[in-house]
Amino acid sequence: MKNYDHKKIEKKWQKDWKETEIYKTLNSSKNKKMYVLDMFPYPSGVGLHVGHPRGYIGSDVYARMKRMGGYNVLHPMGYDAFGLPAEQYALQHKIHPKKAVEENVKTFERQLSIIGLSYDWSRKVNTTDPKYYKWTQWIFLEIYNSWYDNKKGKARKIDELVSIFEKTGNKNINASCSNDISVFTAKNWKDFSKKEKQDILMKYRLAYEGYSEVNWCPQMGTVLANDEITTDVKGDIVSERGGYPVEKKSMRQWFMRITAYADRLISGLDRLEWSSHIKEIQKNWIGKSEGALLKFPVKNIGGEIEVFTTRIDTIFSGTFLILSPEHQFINKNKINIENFSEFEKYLEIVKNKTEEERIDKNNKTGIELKGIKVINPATGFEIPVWVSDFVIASYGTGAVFADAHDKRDFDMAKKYNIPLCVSIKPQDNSLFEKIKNFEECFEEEGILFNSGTFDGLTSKEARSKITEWLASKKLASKTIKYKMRDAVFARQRYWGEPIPLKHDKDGIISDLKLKNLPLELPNVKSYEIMGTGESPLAGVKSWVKEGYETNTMPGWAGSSWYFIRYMDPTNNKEFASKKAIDYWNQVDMYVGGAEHATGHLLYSRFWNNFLYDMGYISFKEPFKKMKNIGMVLATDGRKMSKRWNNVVNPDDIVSNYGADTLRVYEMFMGPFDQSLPWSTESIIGSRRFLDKVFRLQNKISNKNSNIEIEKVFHKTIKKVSEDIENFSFNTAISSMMVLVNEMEKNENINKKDFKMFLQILAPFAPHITEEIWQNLGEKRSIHTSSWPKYDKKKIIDDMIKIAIQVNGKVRSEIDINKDISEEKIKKIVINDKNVVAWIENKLIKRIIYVKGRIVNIVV
RNA sequence: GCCCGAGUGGCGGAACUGGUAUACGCGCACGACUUAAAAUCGUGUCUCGUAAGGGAUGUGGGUUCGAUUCCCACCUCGGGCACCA
Repeated sequence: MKNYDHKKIEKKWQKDWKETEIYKTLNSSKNKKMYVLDMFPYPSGVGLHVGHPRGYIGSDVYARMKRMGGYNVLHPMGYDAFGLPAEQYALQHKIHPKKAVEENVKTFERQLSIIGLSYDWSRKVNTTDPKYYKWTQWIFLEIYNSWYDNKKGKARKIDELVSIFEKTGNKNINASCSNDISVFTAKNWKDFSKKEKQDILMKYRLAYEGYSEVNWCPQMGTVLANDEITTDVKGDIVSERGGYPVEKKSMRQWFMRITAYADRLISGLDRLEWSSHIKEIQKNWIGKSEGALLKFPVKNIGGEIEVFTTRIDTIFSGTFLILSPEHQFINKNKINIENFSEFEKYLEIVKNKTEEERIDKNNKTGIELKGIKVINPATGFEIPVWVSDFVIASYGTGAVFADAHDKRDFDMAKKYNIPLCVSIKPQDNSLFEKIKNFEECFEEEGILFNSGTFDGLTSKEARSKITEWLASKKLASKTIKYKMRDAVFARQRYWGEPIPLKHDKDGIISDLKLKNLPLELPNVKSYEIMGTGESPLAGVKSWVKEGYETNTMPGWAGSSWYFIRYMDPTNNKEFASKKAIDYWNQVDMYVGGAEHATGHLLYSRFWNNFLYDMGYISFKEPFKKMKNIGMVLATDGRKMSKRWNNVVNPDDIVSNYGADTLRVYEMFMGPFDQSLPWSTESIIGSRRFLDKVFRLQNKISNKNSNIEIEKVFHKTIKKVSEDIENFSFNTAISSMMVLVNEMEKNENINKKDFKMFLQILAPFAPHITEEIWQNLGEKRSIHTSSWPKYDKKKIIDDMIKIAIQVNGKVRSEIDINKDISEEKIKKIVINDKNVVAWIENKLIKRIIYVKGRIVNIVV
């Protein structure tokens, strides 16, 4: 027998598989379908390290098992090549991004091709291909031309909104919209000018232009979404990519009204088989708070200030109000504020604060609005109104009521000597009675600690009672608020999908029609950032002359729907045919990093929900099951990086040990979802395993296996099948190692049994198994053979080993028949020679027998 | 500060639903083969103890006949959110 020559074997079979197209997805409507998807990569310039393919190998193992299990498997790969990473790379290397992407894709494909992944490459997509982004632009326009009807709980065409406006105005509309909407009636909709109509509709569109504080990154010359920024070690806000400083800046921007879907993005999680960890992150990010809107009437002036709270049960101790410095009330009531000039000074200070000072929790600053008093709706007391920058304008109503329970409010009150009051204990169940107690509190120089809760009520019950009570006086209403903000959908950069809109000289926006798509990105020489806050496209004369939008779409646009395109990747008439969409449905198994929890995974769900609302797709959620891949760290435990000079290149591993060894090792090194350090020493174990498998060919014969090893075969098939299903690849391999060690002890191995073993190893080590399989006389690929089934009868042991404990400590071990009666076993154990010494002269209190596992004698 | 997750040999890790803790692999030690080395194969490898036996799954408690697994408190590490009312 020849030695295991991985180079020869791997080259041979990779060529063969390519020629025979065994991994090609069928278009037929075979009813067992399985969509196994990897998060597609952005092709970076530096090439792959050994950690990148780990996820692809895992999904490949899964896809291969499913293929052998008779499924029509869709397992594609593509490129997410628009966006900042690709463009930054291009700028640094002074290559046009288009060219850079082409080159990087080549490197990527060369590196991936030698690993033996079973992709159907004919379905490859690339987000920068105009044939692809034609449909990204189309989806954008669909979103742009839609609004969200809260009553129906779904998105609808903007035309339907216009006809409602024509008939009844917007008085009775319950829609997700920008919050500065003024009410108009049916009578005046037609009286609005074209521009006015546009402005009103813009407040309802799901993709809209708005004015908002955004994350501006001067060095990158663009705005960034909340999930694209992070804090560095010093606590400063920086860009996730590159670590450049980011500042808050008010700008006109395109947004996506993802907040309209906030509730569905939370409730939809219940349908998904994702790790609870990712679900938790998304829930946190969306940040749902159930509470109440409270009205504080303004004394003498009239009107009221609205406040959002989740703790209405603390309203009786609310002794002042705090507004954010940007709150509209302040400017509207300039003349009534006695110390307005002082306020202006404060505002100036706030504006000049650095990010670090602004988020300093230990140093609250504020100013009282003199001459303004509001009424606490629960107590009827006049309370003062303050302004402080710790109150955030964009959350809730930009105003809070303050009470001593809240640490921030408490700090503020202590610093400025504002009266406080703590925990009123009502004397009876009537809420009105509590007001009496409140008076007492005030008299004690501001603070009175009078602990206790509402009689017989949990704080939750108290909340709903108080809300009801104040609601009956029209002073409160139940409300839900979310932390999540609408997503900024524009980048002032060159390398992205153009937004398919035109502006005429009067500022009227028109959308491109499908027949005019794609709106291709102009091929320019200079794509450097402008530094003015404008996109490089603003410098392209022909572009500007046509009135095209100069911002481009963010990186997440193309990746928010690519999983649909794979279903029908070359369709030129639709983003994908109805037939293909209905057949493939959701992604059954999605594999990728957990770092996309608040970005890609949320945006995809948002777009998917939208497309579902519009009836284009039949599934509510894009990714039914998801498995997250842990990072492969360098041997020193740090991230693999050029900077640390600790990068392990998969090419070297493939060349030295073979692709199969790389695959087996990456699956064996530890749990799939766990971050693990690479070990240059340990990989040899996986190679030795495959060497053993190769050598076992010498022992194959047609003689029957003995019963013992036959059992191990069948148990291993069961274990490996289950483990692959659960992505427990490390234990699947360890059980196969056990089997191989057993086989080595035997003189002969039955050919049929050995072939079953090859089949369950095939997803992990496709090349070597194919080689041996065909050495054994098979003419067709092992990878299109049928997944072996274990024989239930053959995994049952007649004789089993069980442990005997005395008082919970193992003292002996016996072999018994599995069906032995409890009576018999009890007799056996108390006479066992190893046990006798421990129970002599002692009273046996109990004997516990757990069938097939253990006997415990209690003395 | 709040919300998750995890702590098991020298190392990566295994252990079903509470039932023989340390499977599998690496490393290490010894042995076989070899002139020798590599490769390969075999034996051993949590710890204290000559042994009998005792002790170990981050720490301390609890529940149980029995706890890595369940409960409580704490410590350490990782992740997410964060002046979000």
